[in-house]
Amino acid sequence: MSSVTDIAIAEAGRRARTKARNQEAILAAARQVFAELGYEAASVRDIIRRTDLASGTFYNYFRSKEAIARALAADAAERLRPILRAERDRAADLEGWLDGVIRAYFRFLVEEYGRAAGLPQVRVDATPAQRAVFEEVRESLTRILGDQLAPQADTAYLTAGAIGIARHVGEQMLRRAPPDPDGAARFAVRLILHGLPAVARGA
Amino acid sequence: MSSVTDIAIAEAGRRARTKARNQEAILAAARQVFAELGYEAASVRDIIRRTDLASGTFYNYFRSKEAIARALAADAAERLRPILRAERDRAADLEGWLDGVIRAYFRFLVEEYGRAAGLPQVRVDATPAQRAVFEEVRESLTRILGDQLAPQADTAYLTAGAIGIARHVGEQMLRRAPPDPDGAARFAVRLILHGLPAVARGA
Amino acid sequence: MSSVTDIAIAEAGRRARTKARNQEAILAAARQVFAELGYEAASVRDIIRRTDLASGTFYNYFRSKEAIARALAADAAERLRPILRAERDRAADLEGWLDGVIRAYFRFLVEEYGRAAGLPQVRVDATPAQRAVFEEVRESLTRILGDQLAPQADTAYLTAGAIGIARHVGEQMLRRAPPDPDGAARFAVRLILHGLPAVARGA
Amino acid sequence: MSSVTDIAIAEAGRRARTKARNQEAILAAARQVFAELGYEAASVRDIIRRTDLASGTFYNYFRSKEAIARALAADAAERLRPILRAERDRAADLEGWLDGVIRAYFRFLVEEYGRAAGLPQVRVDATPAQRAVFEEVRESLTRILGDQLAPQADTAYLTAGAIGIARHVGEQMLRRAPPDPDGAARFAVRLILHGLPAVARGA
DNA sequence: CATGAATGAGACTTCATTCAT
DNA sequence: CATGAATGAAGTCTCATTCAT
Repeated sequence: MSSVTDIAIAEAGRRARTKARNQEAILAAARQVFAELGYEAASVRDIIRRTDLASGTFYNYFRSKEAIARALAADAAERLRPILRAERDRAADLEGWLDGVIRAYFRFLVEEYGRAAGLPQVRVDATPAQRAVFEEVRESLTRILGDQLAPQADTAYLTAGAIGIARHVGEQMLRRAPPDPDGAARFAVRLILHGLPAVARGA
Repeated sequence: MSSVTDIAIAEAGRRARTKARNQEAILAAARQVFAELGYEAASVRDIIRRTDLASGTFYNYFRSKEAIARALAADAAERLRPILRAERDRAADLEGWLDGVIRAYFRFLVEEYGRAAGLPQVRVDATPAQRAVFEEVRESLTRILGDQLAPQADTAYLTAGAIGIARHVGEQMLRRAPPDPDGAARFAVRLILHGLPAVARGA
Repeated sequence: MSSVTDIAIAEAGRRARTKARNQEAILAAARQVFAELGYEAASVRDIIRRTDLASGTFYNYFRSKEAIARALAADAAERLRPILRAERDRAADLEGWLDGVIRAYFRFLVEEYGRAAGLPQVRVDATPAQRAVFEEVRESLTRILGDQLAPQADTAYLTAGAIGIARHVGEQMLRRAPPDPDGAARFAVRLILHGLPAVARGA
Repeated sequence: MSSVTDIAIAEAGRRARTKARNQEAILAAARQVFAELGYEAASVRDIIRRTDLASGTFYNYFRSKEAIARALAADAAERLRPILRAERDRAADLEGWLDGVIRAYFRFLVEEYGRAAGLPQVRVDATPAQRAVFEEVRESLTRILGDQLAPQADTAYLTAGAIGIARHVGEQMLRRAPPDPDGAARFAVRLILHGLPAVARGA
């Protein structure tokens, strides 16, 4: 093997690694910035400023501000969906499924936004990714509830209620230091399953 | 009385009425626009365009775009708070209180955003007004649950859960034509009180 | 008449006049800048800088850089076309027509670009307006030549030749101080009618 | 001779050839791109994209975008000038010279821009190269016309007229498929020599 | 007070050019 | 020399806000 080839290969490896690192850095910065400021208020310069890159470099990695937002949403959905699927297939009963899914979601939240410098304030816009998750949850619910589900049950409201609990309790959790995803998940599951009085009687 | 004075008084009255009308028109337009586009994406010109006023006039009524958003939030909170208070004082038990509050909230939503021309998509940012409502609900919950509340109960999570249900079910409700605040409220109350399986068994 | 009305009317008049003046100023500046730098190299800031207006003001008058270029071209074509039409209808013979048209065109050039501060360098891109003029000239030529025109005559080349002479001689003319549109027109007409040797023999 | 030297020499030869090939590839790509988009709208990446080279490599061959444009112009002028010179020296009379020069120019155009993928739209900016050609033509004209040239003849206008015809008829020619340089040249020569009516009477 | 044009900071994005490998 | 990612100046355009009338 010629040393030139060696160098070229090593070079290619290093470059690829740098590229991957930069891409991840931009994504991470964008995640933070979007979480803190919301999509509209966040500027590309806000994102790139949390990076040691120059403003133009952003556009070597993402075609536009909208594109990185989409990538972020797609990425989140892609990481969430297999979890939801796995839990749905594994779960024998509603409780098991809820517990698995919510625990996974809360851990995901902590990982994703837990280290946000500013306010760890979740402002997720109503994006395609959210619709997808909504439908995913609805489908899982419908399947798992199975015979328990009355024909006239309103699965959209049902799903909305469950997701509402998960999102708001999750947001509360992120406000605490340190966040406790497992405890919060336990709480949310009990609330969803047995209602507020049950939860009030004992945390 | 001189007729001059008469005219002046009549004039003053007319002016005051015009002022009130303009202010209300701007507020209404802003409510719509913020609901449709979100705070950041909405422009002052979007707001003023839904009015028969000129752009400069906006600043005779509100110091800034941020100011009108705050005013809107304060206004919503002010209209909501007495309802919450009244329900809290009247309510004998949790169910009565929840029913009253959520029904009121859903009706409020329909009135406020129901006629929005575009997508009746609620994108409420996490504003001071929301914090206020949160605390209000938490306090009411604490008081009403009274002795049922275990000392270690996590009232923040509890409140978050209840509000999460209300907000998400409310949003779903707004997506339907026509929206049915009373039906949705019934659903939400049952979900909060008895949990998801209870609701699944019969809508 | 109330004095308020008077003032409002006077106001409206002044405003309208200011608007017209600004629009004309921007158009004039753009004409210069485009002539000196070409469409692509010219920036909106270059244009607005030759004005006592602020950069944003440009967009109160023209939707975009492309729009003002189109407006300019349309304006030029609109001013040129009636001249061409009039000459075509009036002219008894080719010589009369050529003389009228070219003289008008050269005077137009001097008016339009004669006072350009920098290099009075005509760089007109091949725009729709030019196509229009080309066809206009071709049609006029065809009509005027009438029976003199052999069936196999190539009117596109013919038109191109005549326009080529006009444009290049016109450009040369603009380089002189002071430009002499009538002399240049006389020259161009003789060249077109009798060819180069005729012109060489006596200016 | 050591084989090492052999290899070095062979290597040097290969390198030199690669260099020349790359330079020519870049020039050819630039010629196309400038012709299609114009100097300003063309980007270095547009140029390099039509090459199998990387963007940085461009700067190993040309110092800047402006430099390659100059090189291109100089190259064109350099290829044109000997033709003009040769024709001038050879030509006995004006007709012979015109015929030779214009035919050569039109063939040059077809070779240079005829295969342009997009619109074969000639947008030649008023560059130094053009000035050079202008002066060259003027000098030739002056010399060839010799005693026919009246003292007060305006050679600048004369040259402009001839070049105007050549350029515009040439451009028309490029719009046709297939372009016919010889026919167009015949037309242009007759037009220059005898004027438009002569050409109108018979193509 | 109403009007609406003017303002200029700042947003997104492109691109000529550099440079480490 | 080739490579291609990084750079940052500069371009087009938007918009909250001001102000003369």
